Amino acid sequence: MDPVRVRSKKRITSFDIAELAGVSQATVSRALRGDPSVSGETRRRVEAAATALNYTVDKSASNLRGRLTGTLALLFFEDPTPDDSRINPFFLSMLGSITRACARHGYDLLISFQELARDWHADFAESKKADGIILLGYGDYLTHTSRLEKLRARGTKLVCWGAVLPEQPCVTIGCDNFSGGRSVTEHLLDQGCRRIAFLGDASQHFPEFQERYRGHIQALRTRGLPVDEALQVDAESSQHSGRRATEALLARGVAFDAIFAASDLIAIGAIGALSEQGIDVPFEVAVAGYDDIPMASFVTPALTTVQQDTQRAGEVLVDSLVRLIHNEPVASKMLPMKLIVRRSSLWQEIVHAECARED
Amino acid sequence: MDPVRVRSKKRITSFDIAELAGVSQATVSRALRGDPSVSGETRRRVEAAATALNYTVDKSASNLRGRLTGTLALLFFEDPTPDDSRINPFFLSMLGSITRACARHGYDLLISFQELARDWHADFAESKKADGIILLGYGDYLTHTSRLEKLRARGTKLVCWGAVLPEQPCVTIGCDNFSGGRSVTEHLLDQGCRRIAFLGDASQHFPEFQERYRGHIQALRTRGLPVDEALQVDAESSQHSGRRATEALLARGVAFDAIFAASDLIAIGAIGALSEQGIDVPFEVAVAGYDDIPMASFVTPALTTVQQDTQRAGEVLVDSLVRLIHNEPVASKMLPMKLIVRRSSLWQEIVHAECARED
DNA sequence: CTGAAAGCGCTTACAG
DNA sequence: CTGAAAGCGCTTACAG
Repeated sequence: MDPVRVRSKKRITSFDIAELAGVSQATVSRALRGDPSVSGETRRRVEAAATALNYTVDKSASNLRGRLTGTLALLFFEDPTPDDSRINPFFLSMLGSITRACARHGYDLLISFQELARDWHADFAESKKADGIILLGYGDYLTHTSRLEKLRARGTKLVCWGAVLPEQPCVTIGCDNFSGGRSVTEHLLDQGCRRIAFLGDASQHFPEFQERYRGHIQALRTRGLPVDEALQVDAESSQHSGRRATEALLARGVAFDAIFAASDLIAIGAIGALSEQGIDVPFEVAVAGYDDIPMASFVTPALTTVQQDTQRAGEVLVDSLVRLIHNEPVASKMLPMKLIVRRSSLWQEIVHAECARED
Repeated sequence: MDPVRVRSKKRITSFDIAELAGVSQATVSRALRGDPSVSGETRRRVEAAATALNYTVDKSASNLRGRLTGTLALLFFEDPTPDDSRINPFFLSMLGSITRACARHGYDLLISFQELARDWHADFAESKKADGIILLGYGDYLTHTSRLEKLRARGTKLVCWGAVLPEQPCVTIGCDNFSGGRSVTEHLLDQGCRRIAFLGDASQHFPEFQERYRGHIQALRTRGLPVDEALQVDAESSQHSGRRATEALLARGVAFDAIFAASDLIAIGAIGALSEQGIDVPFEVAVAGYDDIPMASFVTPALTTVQQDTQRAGEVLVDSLVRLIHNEPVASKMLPMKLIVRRSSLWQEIVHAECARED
């Protein structure tokens, strides 16, 4: 609005502060960084001068010299969706908690959407925008593995959100997907369900879904129940895909009395598809999801699901990365999950209730 | 993991590329920045060399010299909430769309949570972390105004999300809150409602809510209906606050047949409080919200609300800021809103339907 | 505890 | 179209 004024005001540097405080520029730098060798008296004078001139350290210069940026990068992977307007609510929630955790640690967060297809591996640490990288997203981790190894070879500090498995190429934080999958299926079996469909891509390309599926299978086996492959349908984490998968399942003509969806979005899509066919949830088919996104408690019927503690997850991700940056040892970590039972899966109890009274 | 290898590998600089390509370092810089004075032949040699050595420009150095960072900062204001785990879904959605818009413009996004209390004005542009700033959040804009003016005086590039009003201290992008408020109330009146409570802080501290309230009042006046101040209850944008406000409204003992909540979260809290008192929505009290957060279509009954196009908003915010950075003229802009009618407000029609048939 | 000096890796007038 | 040179604003050995 006032380019002249702006242009005429030259930037205030550490030299200006040095002059005002009557010390050398080097001392200004030390004082402001909290170097313990600076005397209290000098530090106070420098700080007063900095405040008086409204001075802030130039990050670019400080980074250039100091090698660190005070910034963490979040590479956010999401395949372009048909309705590419909305981010998957689970990741949005993670994003929020990561942002807050960064603030607590005194880091800024540089966010970058990445389409899975793109060549992202060179972008960040190498161009020194960030001290470390957090990778977040479902998606095909096999494609990533080679890139992760390249990054690791370069000494890039890196943590991943995902399935915690042996021989991971980088520090990985994730929830206990196996136990989560088992818990859901045990719960459905306890409800009296016997033919549980699983909606979700259970291949090694989606290790989180795969772990959930493995937990599901294990629960069946433990109870001595057969595994029917016709009950598994691939799906990605979206309502649209959940709807499609449910239609495919119905088209197969196999009998089922429950759906375990690998994510809440899939489950919500499934409920929609079932309703359209006049199939009542949970009376005819019990449904459970995974993630406990905010929507899960609001859909009708409210969705049984597995809660992943996104707050905790964000904190652990940031904490781990900061420790990596400080060259402290960091191990992958599996966070506990929590089964949240809501109306969508109360098959048996509903049957019970229907006999006893009219709701 | 392998500190020796990492340490021994010195950073590849533009001098290395220059040597390999057989040109000067200055030419490398020009070629890589797309300077048109560089010949095609030279450019290709430089690019080949850069690719061969896996070189990327050092952002810190480039920023120090070049004055621009290629980064936009998003200052995200949210007062610490009781359940400070979750970000307001409306802003989360904005955050997603801003992130994507930045990516499209080739900018990175630096996100920083700000508690309203903190002294944020010096942080960003001045320390050269970002070329411009986006301010996002509800909250008390009066407190901001003086800070905004300080920033503007320094020549900081700045856009705000908020109420678009005359004499704004900075370029502001927002939805048409006045028309939104008017539309909701007109709709409720069309349903036959006559005593419409407004839940939301309608003071000048929250200009967006205030505009919605003004639209509400205007709709009443146009129809020649009286304004009863006992029907307005302050509330902040949270379920908790909506619940409280509804309880306060009920405690006042004034009659009302509709609630217009200044945000969806307030509305959802209100529906909860009404249900607890055995008051049926929409049969006894029609309810409408504002924002069209994803939850709005999933609550029971589905919530009538005003949609703010967050995709568009994110694009316009980023676009405006980028133009400010390029010293192009930019005006504040009011985006259109859209009334979304769902079940929660279908007071009259429900009464109708009840007579005709059993649903 | 403090200062003088080098240098981080670029960009951009200035010459030619 | 290209090169030699200055300098962006810091941090950090090296001396004292």
